[in-house]
Amino acid sequence: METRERIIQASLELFTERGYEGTTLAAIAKQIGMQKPSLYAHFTNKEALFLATVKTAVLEYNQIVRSELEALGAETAETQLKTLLYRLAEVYYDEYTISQFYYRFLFFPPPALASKMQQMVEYHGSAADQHIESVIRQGKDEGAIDTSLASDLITESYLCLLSGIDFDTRYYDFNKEQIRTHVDRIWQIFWRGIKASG
Amino acid sequence: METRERIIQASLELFTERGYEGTTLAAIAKQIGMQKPSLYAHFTNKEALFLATVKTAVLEYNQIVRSELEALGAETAETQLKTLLYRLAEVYYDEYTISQFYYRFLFFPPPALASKMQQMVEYHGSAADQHIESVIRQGKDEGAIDTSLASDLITESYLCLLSGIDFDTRYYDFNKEQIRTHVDRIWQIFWRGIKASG
DNA sequence: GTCTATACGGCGATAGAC
DNA sequence: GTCTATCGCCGTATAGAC
Repeated sequence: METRERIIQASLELFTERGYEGTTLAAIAKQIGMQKPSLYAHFTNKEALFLATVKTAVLEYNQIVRSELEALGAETAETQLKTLLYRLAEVYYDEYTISQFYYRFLFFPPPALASKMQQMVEYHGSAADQHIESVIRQGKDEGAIDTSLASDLITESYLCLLSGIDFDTRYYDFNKEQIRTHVDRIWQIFWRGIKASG
Repeated sequence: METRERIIQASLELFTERGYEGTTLAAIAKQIGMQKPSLYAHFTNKEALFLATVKTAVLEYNQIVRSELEALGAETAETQLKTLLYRLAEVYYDEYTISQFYYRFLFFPPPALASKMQQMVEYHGSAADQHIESVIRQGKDEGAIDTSLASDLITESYLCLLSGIDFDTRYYDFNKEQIRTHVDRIWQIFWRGIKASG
């Protein structure tokens, strides 16, 4: 791997665990077996290194979400929506560092860098929203989802569920099996809330 | 206010905004018009000051949640459950600092202090869970909630909804009106998912 | 309990040899 | 591009007068 990438990878791990101010350049250098001043051959200063790390994390996280959306295939809407809940919750485990970094600095950015960061995060949301809404419309076409409920209403509710599961996974520190059980239980209520009554 | 309390109040605000390592004792002292060394007359060191702040925040946050639960009164289960969603989401605004501090350090504690902090946070969950489950049983007695769904299943789903709304409020930086609208929309689906079919 | 003065270490960053 | 050496600053913490 390129030196630059190795620095960013180490930064990702350390910034995630210790925060921006809690991470020293010495610690980053040590993790990849370098001396501190060598970092300056690749980044102008700590701030630039951090922002490059943010950029990498945002791109990678969005890529993960996008690939999970594309991997859903041609199942029924119900299967697709439920599978997506499993998968995105499990991202917390399979991509722990990226996922933690993303949320840590999204919610609690270093005050001095907040505005510079915000520009990088704008992308995310809409792609997932639109994909989910199209799956919901598919569910209506299948006759599985109640057509009297607006698709954007269901999407908003689904995304809130997703946020909640994501939150719970971190809060309770669920393992994969516990995530499955949690999603199964929550899905029962949600599906009952949107399924066609006929 | 006692000096000790004023120090903790300033700490609460600064730790919330800047994190543990990002907050200097000089900044805390300045905010309350003191000199840095004077802080040591009230706390043995920065770590002890932080832990005292955590203790205050946890107690206060739990008190807020508890008082919202008690304020629900003798309404129908549906009204109580929906009102609680509004109220707890609005805590993000009305008690912004406490709420942000609580979640910041619950999810991202300073590594060296994580174990000491964990002992203070154990309380929270169960009180709210039990209260909510009793409201749900009340809803079944009223004939409003479907009795074929286990009460703990509904509670788990409700709490996930609450987490999701909490998450969304921070993520999208909703104002109070947007919170209301968001809760109203999500509630439609959830209530449809648990209400008695008769 | 609060202050001024200060110790001590670690931080980000630079200079300059190789 | 990486190193050693070092600068200047600011962090926590202590000493000691009032």
